[in-house]
This record gives sequence, structure tokens and C-alpha cells, in this order.
Amino acid sequence: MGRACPPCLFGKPPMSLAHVILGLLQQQERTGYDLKTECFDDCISHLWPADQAQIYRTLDKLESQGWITCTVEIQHDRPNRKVYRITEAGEAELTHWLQTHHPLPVLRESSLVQLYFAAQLPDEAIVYLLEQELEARQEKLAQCETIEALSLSNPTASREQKLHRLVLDLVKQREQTYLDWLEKAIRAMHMLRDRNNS
Amino acid sequence: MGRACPPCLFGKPPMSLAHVILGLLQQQERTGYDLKTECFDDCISHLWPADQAQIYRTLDKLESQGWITCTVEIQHDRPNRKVYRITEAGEAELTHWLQTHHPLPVLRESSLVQLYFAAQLPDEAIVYLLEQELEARQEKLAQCETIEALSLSNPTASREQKLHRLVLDLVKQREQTYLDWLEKAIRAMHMLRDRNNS
DNA sequence: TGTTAGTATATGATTAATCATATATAAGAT
DNA sequence: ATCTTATATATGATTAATCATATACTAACA
Repeated sequence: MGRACPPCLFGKPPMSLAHVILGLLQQQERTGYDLKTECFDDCISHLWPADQAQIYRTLDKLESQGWITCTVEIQHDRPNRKVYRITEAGEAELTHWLQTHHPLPVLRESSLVQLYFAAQLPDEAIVYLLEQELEARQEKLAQCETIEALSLSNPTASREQKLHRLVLDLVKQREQTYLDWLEKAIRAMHMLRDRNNS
Repeated sequence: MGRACPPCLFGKPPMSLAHVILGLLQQQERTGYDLKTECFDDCISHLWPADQAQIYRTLDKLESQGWITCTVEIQHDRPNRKVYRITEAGEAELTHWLQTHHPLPVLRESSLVQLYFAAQLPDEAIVYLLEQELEARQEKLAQCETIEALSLSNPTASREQKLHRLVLDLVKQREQTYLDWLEKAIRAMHMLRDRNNS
């Protein structure tokens, strides 16, 4: 008899955080705390920000699926560490997931909805909205550049680093597209105002 | 004594779907069915796609907040219609919300995570991933153009239509940014392969 | 004749994500 | 002497969104 696929909830496509964690644990073994502080906050906050609570709960699920295992490291001066490692089943699952196409995520931007319904607002209010959005997008681009400096500064471009670079390029370009559009829109609103005031 | 703000859960920022619906009801009175079929599916699916169940439940919440009212239109050959209209309180809330800046939404793209962890995959598998993503993005751009044709075809550019155009321009440009990046990345992968095969 | 599509509203279940909070110890700062 | 920060894990509560399904009548289609 064939080996049963243990609670193999090869279920629905999502489960993305679980697979991000598998990817990170394939690099090396880590604790939940490591994942949060070294990985999610420092390296992939531009890709997949994750909440501490959700990381811990997802580790539990991954363990009960058999995709990772856990070893407790007793510490006396500090809280014990639960070190997680990926299993063979976990690696197989990751390799499979990495090659599976997923539907595009839905992006809902309240700022675009605001603009869509802004006809009743005075021009100045619209410009103010656009300027606040511009500021937020500038800050986001700056965050991307922080990550760039932290994790892509050294020149030894391994295959892995080339891919990280490719991803970061897109994220930065996406922000630049917003910035260009916002500046164009703000200029257009100002020109409208100047024309009406002359 | 001042008028009490009735269950005025002026709560947390989100509630975005509620405000989208307020915006749509300010244009004209509508039923849940109208909102779903005429608005969310035909006009703003690129901005804020919404599930039928969520629309109906949000209408209930808006009504109990006092931001909309409901009148039942009895029909005999078809199910009755619950027609919703925005109230003065609702208009005030909408105007306030339209001018309030909200934090940028978080965008999580599994395809970018896949690429980030793709170093272990062969080049062909990576190209295949990129090509599938390209196809999906092309389709999304086509959807934007359908909406463009449906709702922005006539030439009388009202203030409202100029804003709708501005929003659609961004959404299309965003997709174009993905397409450009994907084509560049696919070319880069092919060049890598050709170099290694020569 | 049975099936599907259109009109219309409603509920149940589940997932992903966020926020708040709890516990516990040590080191460093005010 | 007190407060904060770092290390480390855990649970409760809530929201936004999605999916499935239920009901009920009409009309067109095969």
C-alpha cells in the first residue's frame, strides 16, 4: 500500500505565508523570532510583510503538516528557542509551489477610489490628496532603497542575488510609476487652477 | 443638548467598501443588485472589485449607521427591490472620508516571492513562471481597456470623467510597468541561456 | 420537458491578516 | 529606582474578503 499523504491538505492555492516561511527555512534553520526580525522585517518587508502572531501560528500549521520540524533549545538567561528546520516533504512542497502559477493578487487602493469620487471636492482638496499620496510613495521608495543597501550592497552577484535584484528592481519601478503619475497629475491640477485664475 | 452621534463608530480608517458604496449612492439611488452588476462589475472592477455577499452585508451596516436609508419596492413578477439612498449624515461622512489620507495598502505578490526563492530552479522553470505572469498581466491590461471602452468612450470630458480617466491612466500604466519588466526579465534569462549553450 | 439565465436578497463558513496583550528574564538607560 | 529594550513564544479578538449555498419567480432555449 502506498504511503498515505499525511493530512496532505494540498488544498487551495493561497497558504502563501507558509510557503514564504518554507523558502526562508530552506536557506537555514531559524526560530520564529529569527524569521520575524532577520527575514521578514529586514529582508523581505517589501515583498511579504508579516505579523509576528501570524508567523508563529503558521509555524504550528507547517509543523503539523510535516513540512518542518522543531527542536527546543534550552536557554537559561533567556527564553528557550524553538528552532525549525524544513523536512524533505517540506522541500518537495516548496519546489512544487515555486513552479505553480497563482492568480494575480487584487490591489485595492483607497486613494484611487477617493480620486474617482473627488469631482465634488475643490481643486485644492484634490491637490492636497495627491500630495499626501506623493509623500507616502516617496517614503515607500526610500524603504526599498534601505533594503537595497542592507541586502544587495556587496558586489558578488550570485544567482540568488541576481534574482533578488530583479525583484527589487520591479518594486522600485512600481513606486517610480506612482511618483511619475502623481507629479504629472499635480502639475495638471495646478495648470487648471492657473488657467481659471488668470 | 447636542445631537448624539448615533452609533457613530467613526472608528478605524478601513471601512473602505462602505465608503465606495457611499460614493456610488451619492451618484444615484441603487439596490444591492444594481451596485453589484452596474457599478462594481462594470465600472470599478479595476479599482475595487467586490463580492455580492460583502456588498449586501455592508449595506446593512451602512443603514444601521444611518448613512443610508432603504425603501422596499414591491414587485410581483420579480423579487422585491430594496432601494438605498444616501442620507445627509452619509454625505457628510463621505466628504470627510474623501479628504482623509489612508496608509498605502500592502501588496503581496506570490509571483515575486517565487522569483525571490527561485535560485534552486532551472532557468527554463523561471522563464516559464515569468511567461505565465506576463500572460496574466496582458489579460489584466485588456480588462482595463474593456472598462475604458465601456465607461470612457464618449468625448464629453466632464470634471468627473477627467478624474476617472486619470485613475484609469494610472492603473494601465501600472500594468505596463509589469509588462515592460517581465519582457526585460525574460530576455535577460534567454540571453543567459544562449551564452551558456554556446 | 428540463435546463439555464436573469432578477433579487440572504446566510454560513472559512481564510488571511492585524492588533492587542500576556508571560518571563536580563541588560542598559534615566 | 524605574522604565525601556531585547529576547522569545503564545493567545484572544476582530476585520475584510471569498466561496458556497439557499430561496423564488420568470423567461427563453434546446
